[in-house]
Amino acid sequence: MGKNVTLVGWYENIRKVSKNLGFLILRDFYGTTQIVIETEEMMAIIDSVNKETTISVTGSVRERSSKNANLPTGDIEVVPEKIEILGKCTHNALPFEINQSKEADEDTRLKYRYLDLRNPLVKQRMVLRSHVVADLRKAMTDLDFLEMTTPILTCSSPEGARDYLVPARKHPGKFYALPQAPQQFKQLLMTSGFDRYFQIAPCFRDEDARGDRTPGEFYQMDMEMAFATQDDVLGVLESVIVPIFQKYGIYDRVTPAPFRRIAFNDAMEKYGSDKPDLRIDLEIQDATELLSGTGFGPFEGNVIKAVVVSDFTATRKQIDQLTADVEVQTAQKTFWFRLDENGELVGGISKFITPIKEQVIAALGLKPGYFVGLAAGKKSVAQKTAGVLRTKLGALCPNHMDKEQYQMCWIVDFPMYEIGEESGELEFCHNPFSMPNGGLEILEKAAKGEVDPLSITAFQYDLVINGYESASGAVRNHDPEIMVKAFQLVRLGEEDVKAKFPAMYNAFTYGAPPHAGAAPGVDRMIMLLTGEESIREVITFPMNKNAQDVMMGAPTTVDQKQLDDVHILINMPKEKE
RNA sequence: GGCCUAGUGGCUCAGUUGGUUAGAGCGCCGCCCUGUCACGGCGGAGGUCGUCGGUUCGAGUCCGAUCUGGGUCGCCA
Repeated sequence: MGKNVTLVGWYENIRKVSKNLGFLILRDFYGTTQIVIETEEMMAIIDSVNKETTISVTGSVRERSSKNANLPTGDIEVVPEKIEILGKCTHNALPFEINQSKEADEDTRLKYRYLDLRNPLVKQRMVLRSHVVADLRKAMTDLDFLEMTTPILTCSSPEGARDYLVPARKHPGKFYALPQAPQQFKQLLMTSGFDRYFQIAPCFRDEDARGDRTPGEFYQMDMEMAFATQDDVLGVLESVIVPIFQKYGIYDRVTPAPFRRIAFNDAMEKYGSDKPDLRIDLEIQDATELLSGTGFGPFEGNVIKAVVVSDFTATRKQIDQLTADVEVQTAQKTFWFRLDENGELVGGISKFITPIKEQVIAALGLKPGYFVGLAAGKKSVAQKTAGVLRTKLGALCPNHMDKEQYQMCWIVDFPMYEIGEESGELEFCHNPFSMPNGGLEILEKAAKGEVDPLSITAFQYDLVINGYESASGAVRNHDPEIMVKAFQLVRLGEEDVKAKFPAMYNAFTYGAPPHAGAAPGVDRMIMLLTGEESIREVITFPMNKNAQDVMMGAPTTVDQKQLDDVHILINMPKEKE
């Protein structure tokens, strides 16, 4: 108070009390300050511009005669001697009100994202993101990891997602691709002897969006360690991630390290998902043997999975909604029955269950007031459907979901191979870079038919937080011999490995260290920390669902000259009939 | 590409069984108000109801098609 100051910022609002008394709210990055307009001269300046104009106010700081305890600056106000217009807002109607922008239509918000970001609530996410990224860097650097950048213009990779392609001007007909992840480069850095690498890395994948998945590009905290085991990597990530969640998360409770490790097969069996939300205390039980003989058509010849819910109070209407929701998501019907307060089997398919009532009650451990949700189909279908049922039941029953916490776990021992749905033949389940558990020996046994290749697991792991896949990693296969063997099981050979990953294959023949790494997704981490359900809330300038930047207008057509430069001829899709 | 959902003044939304001139709050414009703080009071402007077609005496409302946004499955670490 008493000081002479100059404040600059945006003219957010004015509360006019008379011709020559008004209270102007000046907003800058840090907050708001009340400016008292006490003269007609000052009022005239303000009246000449629209709200959201940037102004400079020079004057003295004065104690308010009526204070506002709810505001950080509520005790003071600035009495202007000079007001200067810095940048006019020429629109007297904004596309939305700044402080209510989160309620506005998302398309409009994205089109005027620079205005949306003026909203303190929106801006706050970006501030938090910056702090989290800074802490991630500090934590990794303190652990002697080196931050290193890798190329953005690189080779198209044959595995995984669709690539973004960049035509090569100097090489007609050839293309660069934007990296889906720095995977191969970081492994090459390991062979060069950089034994602890990390990078806040942009990753590009041309696949469709989801609420928790941006189209096009996203960031990962990519890391890799040489001469390291799975335990080393999990330990590093636990030590880095727990403090971040404790410091920045909206929930106080964070799973302490070390996190539970759940084998992939167990996760599918108990939770029907490889990213279980452990805040839900429900588990899936197998009911195949118990219920296959009930004569209920959909059960016949199928695997049957049950989700038993104690103290179930939802209404019939909610149950119908639940099964409808599950069906939308999984394209599978689900079934149910209840044991009512009198110990009678009621609802759903109860009449099929009644003949073996006592058996079912004993096997599933039912008591009055219990609900049983059921899914049937081929094993993996029944598991996944029951998994969705479990998740929806958790959301429906607050007594089975302790929501206000971060529940972390590792999913480990992913299968190395699977039977491809289209090909019907053996394929890599995830990426082919992972080290099989059992090494060369187990692969050779599988090749001889002594071991079922589907039973081979990889040293591959996912970090799951509250049902979101939050990191993914593996102990890499650094041995060319094992690599070739792994490819042979899917009917490929040394030539294929060389053709697909020439640099890595060659590099590994010059003495490669065993190495392992992982990559937590930065955007999803911020989502979890802030409780946002749309990933677009944690990105400065997000694209919409259809991978368009409606603010910049990307993607656009380009000049013929530009196309000629890069030897591109446009072949437009045919118009629909 | 499939399914679900939404589209009504600048923004958020209401609009009953098809019925006269499509409403509200916020914002905007004008006037009033000497301590407001989501300031208040009075008045006003602003809408081809996403688009096209159909049914009907009559369509924001019913039917068909289509466009756009969001969610989800496919896809994707």
